[in-house]
Amino acid sequence: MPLPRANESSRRGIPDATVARLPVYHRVLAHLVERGVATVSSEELAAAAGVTSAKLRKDLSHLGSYGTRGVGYDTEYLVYQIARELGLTQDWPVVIVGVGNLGHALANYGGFASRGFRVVGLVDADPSRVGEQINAGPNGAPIAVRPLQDLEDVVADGGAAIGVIATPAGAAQSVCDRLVSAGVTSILNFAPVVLTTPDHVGVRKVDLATELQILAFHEQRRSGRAEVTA
Amino acid sequence: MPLPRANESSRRGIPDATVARLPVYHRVLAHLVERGVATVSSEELAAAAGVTSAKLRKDLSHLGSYGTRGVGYDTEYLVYQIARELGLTQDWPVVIVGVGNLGHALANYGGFASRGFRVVGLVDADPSRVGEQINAGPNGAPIAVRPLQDLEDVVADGGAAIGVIATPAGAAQSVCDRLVSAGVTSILNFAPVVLTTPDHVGVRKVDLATELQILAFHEQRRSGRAEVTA
DNA sequence: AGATGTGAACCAATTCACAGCA
DNA sequence: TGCTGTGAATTGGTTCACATCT
Repeated sequence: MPLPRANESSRRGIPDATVARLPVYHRVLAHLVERGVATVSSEELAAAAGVTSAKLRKDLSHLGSYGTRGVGYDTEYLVYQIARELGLTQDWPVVIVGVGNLGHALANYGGFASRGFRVVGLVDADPSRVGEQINAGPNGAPIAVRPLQDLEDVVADGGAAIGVIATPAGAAQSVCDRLVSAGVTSILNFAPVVLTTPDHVGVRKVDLATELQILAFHEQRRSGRAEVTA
Repeated sequence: MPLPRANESSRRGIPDATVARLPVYHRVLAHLVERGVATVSSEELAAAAGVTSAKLRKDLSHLGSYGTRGVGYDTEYLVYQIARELGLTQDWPVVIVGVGNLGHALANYGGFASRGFRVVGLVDADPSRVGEQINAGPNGAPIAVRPLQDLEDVVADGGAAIGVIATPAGAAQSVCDRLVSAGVTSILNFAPVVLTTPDHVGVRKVDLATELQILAFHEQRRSGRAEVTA
């Protein structure tokens, strides 16, 4: 039996590759709006975002028809449509676990606040860091680092659906389990481990060492590797 | 005219998607070796790396035939083969520009030293940070933060082919240009801007805000979004 | 005229399913 | 027998080229 489809008109299922590029388009467009630019062509926008114009147009076509033929895109209108699609028009409370250098960097990062991400909790296992006041965001109020045992309370009180793991590798899975059972359903993981989670939880991973290793692979190919085979 | 191919036997052109996963396999295998495990099946290794066994076998097949049918893979042998392919058996001097919280986190990150990445230079534009001694890596000797104007010297003296940009967005392109003209050919960029570089330079980008936005997109789909269309 | 939006062709990556070897 | 290695089939993503609309 054929699945009942919701409706015909709608754009459903934006490709993952497209979703991954929308934040870049959004950032570039926000700059253009700031600078007072009212209109861009796909050619210009694509160049600024570092992609081809065909790819850009295909990506945007998945959201709808927001351009004007012969003219281009209205920057203000498009930036809003992308923001809405990404969910940036709503408020996303975020809890950060692990307040070492990386956790600090994340808590202070200005790019979060301006896109609806609000740090509502900081948690660390190290007693010497507990109690420290940290300015979350450029104009955010300082918030205190709470002990690891309070993790569930911090998630609940802040109403956070998104958790960031910036702990050492050894602690990551246990922290992850506790975040999930506290109700977090999206996790950004900076620890170099593969996390195991239930299916309904979304996980993304940022691995600093991995990125360098990928660079090194290509670097090695460019230099060295003469490889004259007899 | 057909291009002359180097030889028939050799594995040339490992797919990008495979290269991106090799560091994960390498890390998992290193753990297994450490724990004294001598052999793994593709099934076990895949589970630990968070991929399917078919994908793992296909990936490894691009490197060569390093397994034994009916048995599995010798962990010690395979970890070395992957390390060699990734270039982890050689020494990679790295220069980090921007020594804020993120730069500190990178300089201290233990995962670098153990994989051949050696921080040979730290550079910052802020005079109040210049001169600070930072322990690069867990057992690395402390090295001093040098002023931005010394960037070219730091790259040359350290013999660095890899540069890491951990500066604010506004400074990134200019730092990038200077790294490239100083001889750097691989760049890891943490600043939220699209860098322009010559073709012979490899760039990878890690964008913290982008990752959160991708998470938020999927989170929004899971919750909210009832979208009953009339 | 000029730029978008999109079917069609192309290419890359994943998954399937099994032949081949220890 | 059991697990790897790999052609074949499939799915997903990119590029091309042009019909379409302002």
